[in-house]
Amino acid sequence: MPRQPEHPDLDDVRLDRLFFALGDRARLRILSVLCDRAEHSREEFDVAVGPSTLSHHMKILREAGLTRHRYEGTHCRISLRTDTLARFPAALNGALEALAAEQYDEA
Amino acid sequence: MPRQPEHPDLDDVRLDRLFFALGDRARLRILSVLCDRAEHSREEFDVAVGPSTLSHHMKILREAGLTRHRYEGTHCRISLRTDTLARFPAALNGALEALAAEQYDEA
DNA sequence: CCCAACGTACATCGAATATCGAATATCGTC
DNA sequence: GACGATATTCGATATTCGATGTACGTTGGG
Repeated sequence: MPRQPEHPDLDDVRLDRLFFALGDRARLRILSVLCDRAEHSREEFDVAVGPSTLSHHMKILREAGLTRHRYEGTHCRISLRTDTLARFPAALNGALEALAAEQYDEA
Repeated sequence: MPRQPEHPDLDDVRLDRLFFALGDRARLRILSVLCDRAEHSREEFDVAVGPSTLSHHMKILREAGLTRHRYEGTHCRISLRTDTLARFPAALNGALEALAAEQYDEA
């Protein structure tokens, strides 16, 4: 775990990259857990993939600017980036609202 | 031009597929033109790709359930699918609103 | 009927993705 | 400092995607 997880600057967050990050079932599943705006650890995203694949999806979400990764010892806490939500309020709040409405935690 | 352009049934429209369709600059560009809820022909989407590539993107948008293709002679008129917008109002209206706000017609 | 125009389907190519397993780096503890 | 736990990275592979060119089917006009 690099001590600096490379969160992109808010100015570098692009709409197409955000949507791309949303365009995958596993990542939507992860986001449906993050919808409550709280911090979560990896065990709570019960996606049926291996640890390295989960890291891959986490990286895409983080590099898109959607999530923030905070390290507590060896554990990682993930949450939504509120600044990005504020930067693209319509798109992202709408997406999260749709996720909650669709019960994406079981599809 | 198959006389039946294969629009997916509304029940088959999935959120991840919709977001995937939104996760590309060329397709966002197309959608930014369609934002006005009117019908448009292919010439109006000034994306810098060849005809076959444009067809490819159109197919992805259509198969995601975002657009409707109506044929008038040899010409094709494309518009947003209002039923899909109504099915995922938060996600899609939010996305279109963000597109309009971001002036995506020049990025 | 023949022909041009238009949009698409198909095959292709290079690049990017998703997935896994193994190896590596970091942290906390002993 | 060594060890175990955790997360990431790396290597490899199969799949998918974006882009192009060519060929095909439809439409409309001579």
